Amino acid sequence: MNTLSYGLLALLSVGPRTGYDLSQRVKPLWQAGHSQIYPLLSQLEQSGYITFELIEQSDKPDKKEYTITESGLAELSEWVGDSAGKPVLKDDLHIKLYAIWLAEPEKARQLLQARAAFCLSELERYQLLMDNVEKDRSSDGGKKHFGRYLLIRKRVMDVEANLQFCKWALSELGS
Amino acid sequence: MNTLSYGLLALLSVGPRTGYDLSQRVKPLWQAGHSQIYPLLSQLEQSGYITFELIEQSDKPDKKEYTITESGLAELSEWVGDSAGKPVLKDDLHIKLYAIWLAEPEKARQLLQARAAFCLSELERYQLLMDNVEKDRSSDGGKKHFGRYLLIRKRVMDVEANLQFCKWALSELGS
DNA sequence: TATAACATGTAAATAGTTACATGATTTG
DNA sequence: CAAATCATGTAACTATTTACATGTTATA
Repeated sequence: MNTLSYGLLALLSVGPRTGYDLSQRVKPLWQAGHSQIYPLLSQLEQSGYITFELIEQSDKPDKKEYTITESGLAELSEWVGDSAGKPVLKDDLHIKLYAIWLAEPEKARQLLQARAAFCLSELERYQLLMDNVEKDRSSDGGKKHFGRYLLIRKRVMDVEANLQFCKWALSELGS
Repeated sequence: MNTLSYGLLALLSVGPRTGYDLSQRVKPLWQAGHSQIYPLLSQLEQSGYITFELIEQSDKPDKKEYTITESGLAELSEWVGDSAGKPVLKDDLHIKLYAIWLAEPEKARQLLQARAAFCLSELERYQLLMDNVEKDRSSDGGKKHFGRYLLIRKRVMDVEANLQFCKWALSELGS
């Protein structure tokens, strides 16, 4: 049981999903491609934490819909209560910043402007996710969606801090 | 040439360092243990980007002091100007937040309080690094230290945003 | 007519962590 | 007397990314 396994269980704790679905939704929780997800789903199924139902489709490829079991929910609940590890951020901009005196001032500005633009696009993306989660929270009782709400809010705050940094650093470069 | 290789070149661009030194200083740039660093230094040396001098010591183990070459500096300078990739954050707190409705409210609060405490300790650590870099910037001309200054400032802003999130989330839990 | 979305997998390569190995000196 | 710091390396394992593999339908 690695961290991604718990991520998949967490996503499945809200409702049944296919592997493809999970690979689309996992991004804010953990970065992983489908080639990592499909084998893990098999493992989780063999461990009894999830089950699947094969859904045959004529227009689209057949799919497997995975559902979390009681055992999986228990495993996840226990893990959620344990204290979290240290966050690890891998960002090559950090290295480029460190060695920025080697780049032409023009290139340095481009680097920060590009990151600022990326932050803005991320904020837009998260705004859509936030709209969705707020609909879900007002429609049904919504306690299952509270975590998603917290997470998106965290991501937004992280990206806003990043954007602020870029603006500040650009002004430092300018002067 | 992977990202860590550029991180090592960036650290060496400021001055000569041993592998041990690099493994201590690499943290804000990239997360890596010494077992990843020593083999990479051999590779970089064979590629001609760095050279080393063996320094024999009687009281402490012998060490290798690595110095960046013209070729290494050129390689680094080119890379620094290229646009940065997307940052990847791995934080199991995100998953725990997502599934927080499964935890007892007490445990949920503990999770956020522990992270807040971690953020405060990180801020203290960065304050020390900031004091050092400001000394370096005022003593010598300081253009070589500007990048380190930017980087530490970024790290501080990231951690401050994290701390703010924890406080906000705790208030959301409370109500 | 090419690309994107749907859908699931495996294989190969690279990256990263943890454990093994050694050994002196300093600090609590 | 135990733990930390200095110092360098390798081995084994785990995680992650990129490429290979296949096939339909809808959209631009």
